[in-house]
Amino acid sequence: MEAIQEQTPEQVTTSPDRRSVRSEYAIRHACIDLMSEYGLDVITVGDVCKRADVTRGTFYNHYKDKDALVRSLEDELLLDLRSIQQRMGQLDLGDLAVAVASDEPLDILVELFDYLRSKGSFLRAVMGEHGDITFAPRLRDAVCTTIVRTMLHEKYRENPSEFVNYYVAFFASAYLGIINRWINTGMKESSKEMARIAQRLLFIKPGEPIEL
Amino acid sequence: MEAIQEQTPEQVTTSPDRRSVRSEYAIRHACIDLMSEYGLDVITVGDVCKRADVTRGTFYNHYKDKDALVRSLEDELLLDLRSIQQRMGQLDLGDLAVAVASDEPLDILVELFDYLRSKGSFLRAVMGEHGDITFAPRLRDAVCTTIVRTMLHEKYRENPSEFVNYYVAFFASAYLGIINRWINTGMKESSKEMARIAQRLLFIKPGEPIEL
DNA sequence: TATCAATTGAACACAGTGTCTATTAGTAGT
DNA sequence: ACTACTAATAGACACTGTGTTCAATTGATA
Repeated sequence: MEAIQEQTPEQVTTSPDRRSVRSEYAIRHACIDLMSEYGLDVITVGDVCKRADVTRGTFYNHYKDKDALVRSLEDELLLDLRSIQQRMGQLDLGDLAVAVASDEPLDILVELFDYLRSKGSFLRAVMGEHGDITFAPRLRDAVCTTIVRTMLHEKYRENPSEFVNYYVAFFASAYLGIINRWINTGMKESSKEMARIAQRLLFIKPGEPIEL
Repeated sequence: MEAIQEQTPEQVTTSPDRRSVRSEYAIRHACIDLMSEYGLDVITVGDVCKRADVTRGTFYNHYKDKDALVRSLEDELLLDLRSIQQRMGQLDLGDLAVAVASDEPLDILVELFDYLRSKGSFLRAVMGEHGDITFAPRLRDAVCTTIVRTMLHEKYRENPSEFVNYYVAFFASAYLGIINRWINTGMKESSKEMARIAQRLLFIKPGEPIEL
């Protein structure tokens, strides 16, 4: 949607005004700060503007309402994840099996958790108790479903049966679950530890002994 | 909390006034109806009162605000689930293995999905896109964690390691995931089908062939 | 019937929303 | 450096929903 337009001297429809970018930046960061401090549900447009040192009129020049702003922040994060997502889609089960056997965390998973940590306060705000109910499913669909389709046995990847859909929903939600737990318990584990946990859980069958 | 008090002629602190129960009933059902029709986020206290044919003053006699009402409706549902939950906690892995092997749905799981279906419109409203972000985690903790602890290998049930915590979070979220999918895709599958799906997923390891 | 309690209808101040104005000030292009 | 443009400002506006209060009324209890 919002393509970054380099200023190609010709064919430029509108070159962005410095004031616009300054205001948007201020608004976005004020919103993230306040979300983290007070929770998404209690902050108002006025609060954001005060913190951003900007008028409410300016706010409405940029965003339709508070939800649109938050949504846009979420979109930005999900967009960032796309490159990780793509590289994850190129893994196959063999890569995973090797990594699990050697207990070596996969680079791409470490990178994923590193990135999530870099957005820690925002994620806590948006996925926590006072967050946005629409975000977790979007994160799940973006990241976790990719993971699952990767590790899904090829035989069923194209299988359109309802059971496979539930199968995917099952494991995609499972991965969202550990990410969610990690976020909401203060991200105590390192990215490598989380990558290792994520990998190991891939090959565990409930009721089967696991080595700790 | 809200114990049902039979009218023991003595020792009764307050016998509930008919008008109170009538009003509460009307308010609760008006809320459920409107949630299902329009979504939780857009309905107001005034809307609920209009539908319930009750004054706003009466509403605030019974509930602190809209959130408290919704919360109370959720509590009621989770309370209902406790008996199912308890009986589920008495299963062991053997029972599950037998059921899966014979592909016979466990009665208790069928009962669970039957009950969830009976609350279908409420669940759709509260777990859907315009729902309450706090509910899904509570449902997960109530139901799914019980399932997981049941099927968890005894060896690890008392193990306090962080990996086990993630293990539980992983599968509890997975179960919430299929329940969520079922709810948000219109509960097309029968309760028996869902029970069978839930059982089978217990014994599946990603990347392993599965028979459809 | 007498007492008690819940409901009513109306009013209230308040907070937040979204829109719109005239005015000011910063920016881009020539 | 000038000009034309455009964003930001400060303030006002009507509007919706909230939560509280009150006297008057109605219904329940015993």
